[in-house]
Amino acid sequence: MRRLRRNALPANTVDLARYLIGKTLVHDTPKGRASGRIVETEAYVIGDAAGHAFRGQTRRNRSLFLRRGHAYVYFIYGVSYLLNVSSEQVGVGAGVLLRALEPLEGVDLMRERRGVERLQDLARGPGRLTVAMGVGIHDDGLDLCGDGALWLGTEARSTGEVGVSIRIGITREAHRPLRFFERGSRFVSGPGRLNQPI
DNA sequence: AGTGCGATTGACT
DNA sequence: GTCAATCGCACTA
Repeated sequence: MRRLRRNALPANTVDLARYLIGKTLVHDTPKGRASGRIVETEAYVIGDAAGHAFRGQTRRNRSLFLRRGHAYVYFIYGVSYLLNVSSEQVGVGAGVLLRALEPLEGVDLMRERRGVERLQDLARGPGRLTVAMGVGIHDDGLDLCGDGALWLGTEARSTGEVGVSIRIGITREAHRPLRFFERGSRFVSGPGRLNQPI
């Protein structure tokens, strides 16, 4: 498993969201490495009223405006941190939300961080994913294509068919087919009907 | 300074 | 399946 180079990333948000299915997310910390296969993403595209960049750049969302391949981490509902990958050119606000992982390395570390045992519950859901991976607000703005501790990796094995559905948990632009997931994966979040072929 | 609400989760029926 | 918790942020005044 090698680091993804920035120029390997597709240059638009929807293509990147689909491309990231089957790739890996890795976090190296003093407690060890945690990694997982990305099995579910959502695209928040240019001009998307459901996206955090819609009303322009602010202190909170500035990482969305970094060159593609940077982390945008934010706090939601007073409960959870969510991790996105910025997806366009510098100055253009858009990103891909990472919603679920299939754990690969550091499973015991993930269990410790999450306080649950079942493999399929460790990183199923965007807030659970960040807990399992030890990702927080201090990771906002990091370059995921650099040589840092948090990085995107090549696929660990061949990727299954990619399904498409509407996005979860939003009201604006709710009809758009911008959620991507590995079909048949037990590690994907969301209601069952959204995980069936369209 | 006050207000409304959200890219969720975990507990509970 | 339903629902409350919880708080930072953006917006209005």
